[in-house]
Amino acid sequence: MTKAEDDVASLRHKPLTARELARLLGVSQSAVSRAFTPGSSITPELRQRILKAAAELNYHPNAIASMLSKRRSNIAGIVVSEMQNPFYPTLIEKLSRGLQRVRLQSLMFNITRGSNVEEQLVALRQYNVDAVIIISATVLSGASVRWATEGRAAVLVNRTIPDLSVTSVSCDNVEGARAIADHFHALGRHRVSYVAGLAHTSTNLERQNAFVTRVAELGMRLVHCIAGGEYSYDAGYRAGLDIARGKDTDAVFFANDILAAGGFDALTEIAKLRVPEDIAIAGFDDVALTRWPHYSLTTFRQPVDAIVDKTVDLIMQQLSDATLPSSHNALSGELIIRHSTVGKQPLEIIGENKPSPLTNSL
Amino acid sequence: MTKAEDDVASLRHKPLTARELARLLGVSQSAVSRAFTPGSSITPELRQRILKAAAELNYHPNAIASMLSKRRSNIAGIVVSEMQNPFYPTLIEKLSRGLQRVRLQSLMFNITRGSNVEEQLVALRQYNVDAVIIISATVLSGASVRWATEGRAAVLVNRTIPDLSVTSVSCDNVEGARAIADHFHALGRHRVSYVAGLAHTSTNLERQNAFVTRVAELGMRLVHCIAGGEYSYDAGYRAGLDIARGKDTDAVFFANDILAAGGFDALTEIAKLRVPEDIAIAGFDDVALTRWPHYSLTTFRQPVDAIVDKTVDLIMQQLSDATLPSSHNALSGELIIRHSTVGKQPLEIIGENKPSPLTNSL
DNA sequence: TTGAAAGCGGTACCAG
DNA sequence: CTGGTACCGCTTTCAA
Repeated sequence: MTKAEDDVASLRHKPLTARELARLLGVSQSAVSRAFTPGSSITPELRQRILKAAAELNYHPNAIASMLSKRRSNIAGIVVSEMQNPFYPTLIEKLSRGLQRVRLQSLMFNITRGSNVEEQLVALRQYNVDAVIIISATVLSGASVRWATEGRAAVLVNRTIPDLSVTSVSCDNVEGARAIADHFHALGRHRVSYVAGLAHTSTNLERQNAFVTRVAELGMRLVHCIAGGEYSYDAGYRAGLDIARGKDTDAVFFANDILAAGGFDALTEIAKLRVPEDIAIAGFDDVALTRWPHYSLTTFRQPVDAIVDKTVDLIMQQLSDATLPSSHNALSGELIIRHSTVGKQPLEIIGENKPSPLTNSL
Repeated sequence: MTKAEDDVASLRHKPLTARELARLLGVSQSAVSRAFTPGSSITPELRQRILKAAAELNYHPNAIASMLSKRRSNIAGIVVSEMQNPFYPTLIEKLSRGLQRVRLQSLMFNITRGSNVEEQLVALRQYNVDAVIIISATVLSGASVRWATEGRAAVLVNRTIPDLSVTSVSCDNVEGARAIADHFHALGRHRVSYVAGLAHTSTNLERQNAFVTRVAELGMRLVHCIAGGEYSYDAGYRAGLDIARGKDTDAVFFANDILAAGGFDALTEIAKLRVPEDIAIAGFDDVALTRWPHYSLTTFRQPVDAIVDKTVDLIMQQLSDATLPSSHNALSGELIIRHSTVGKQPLEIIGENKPSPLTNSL
């Protein structure tokens, strides 16, 4: 009855504007604006009076209007395409928090591969986002990236595009792949294999090249270099079966943890191999499942927090200085040794979260 | 053609505005606006001329300005808090796509539990989002929800708050829990246990109550009802150990798949029980890992696509009719039977994705 | 159908 | 420090 009317009324109710608030207080509208602008010239008394009244009357400055006149949206567009890998949700969550800390809201753009990508990104331009953060490892061509980022702060996360002058932040894939090769070597393994993810992505290429190179340097034999084709459990599983069929590998590096999980299950449950006695397994990323007792997977931990901090930092820098030259930032990660390479015994000695100085320094 | 070049050059830094485009074409600015507004009164010829010029000169209407005058942001705020459970990234991705289909962008609000929640949501109001979709199963109190959603289209996804007149959409947890109890019963199991997730969430309460009730109805014995405390692998693992210690359970229902995975590993690897011979295991959600051969987990599949469609639909309805009464929508899911309850043999007969009519209809 | 003009709710510059 | 006032770029009457 009255309730329904009330609801309608409250829906229709227009929020208080700065102008009205000013009129109510007998001050100018400019004063209200200043009260909400840190560092603007206004006496503390006036500001307090206005803020107090604003709180009481439930006044909030309209961000849209502010955007229009400031030509600043305080919005960061995050372009994402593959949430399947659990590494990304975590990254995005932290990134979103990091951005909120510097007063940037995250507008998510989920793009689907295949169909016209640029069309899916027109909103990026229409909403006038201040910054663009591209997390999609794939999908976007160099041209699309340039188009989406031109004229605004932009960072590519976990991906680089060589010929493009767009700043990037990622884990040091070369360091990681080398650390794993070194670790295998230190364990006395000599017949190693590599399982690739999405072949043409920078993450995969960097890990693969660094690993293959280091393996050669150390005099180990690269038995297989399998094209997983995608970063999925299934691809890892199939690769695991291939490796088992080859019967000659004693250590495998999977391009990421999900692949490694699939490979692990195939190798242990189908091929009946013992991990790590018959074959050692390592992944990349350090997602949650690597810590599950069933897997206890040796992996290279991406420095997620550092990646987020660096990204936010670079965005802020670009925002305050549009001429900032682009840079490529590879952040150092950490080898995490677990049962899948050293078995249960040594782990007690080595410690779960610290890489052994010994194996790490090879 | 020199004119066009000039124009292109001049808009290198400042994007073209409707006013300028109008001047260039010798038409009014209103005409430009109409050209971009479907269904507005303008001759097809004029519209074509304007759209053609706009495309050539790379003109895009400024969404911010449009929001300000229309008092419509075309933005949906998605409030999220726990991306750990892989069910949510999938849901959010699909939801975001569904919203894009009706021209709503998704502004993500990641809220952290504990600290002042409302403070984290002021942006929701400042950005004038048209719709609010709350996916956080926890964290938000009824009061916060009311505050965040008042005066705008809103839907709670996968959560209900009884006394609140906010529309909700979720999987039919009661149906799911009963289906699993029935399935256990059909398998001839009589000593069942339940492992709870976050105790006070509606998802957990509904599943738990329905399961416990149905178990009693069927004359089975509820051996344990374990408080997992959270929806995590570790909690499931611990619960699995507890159940094994009790030595009396022949079928367990875990409140979600992640718990079930942890429980599975604890029961098989630590307690050395055979699944499903010694103990049958079922989860809830049907996330990707349930299909991993290692787990092959029987579960109740949430109708994600239907949830997304219904949510988008309800938002659109509310947007066009502010008086729409709130409703609680429980969508029907599907029991997915895999090895963890029936073992490898029967599966060939039953088929992987279709529940057996026999076991399902009990 | 079309153009002119008045907002939408702030910001920022200018004079006092 | 404060108030007045031109915008920001688009939508939407209101006349013509």
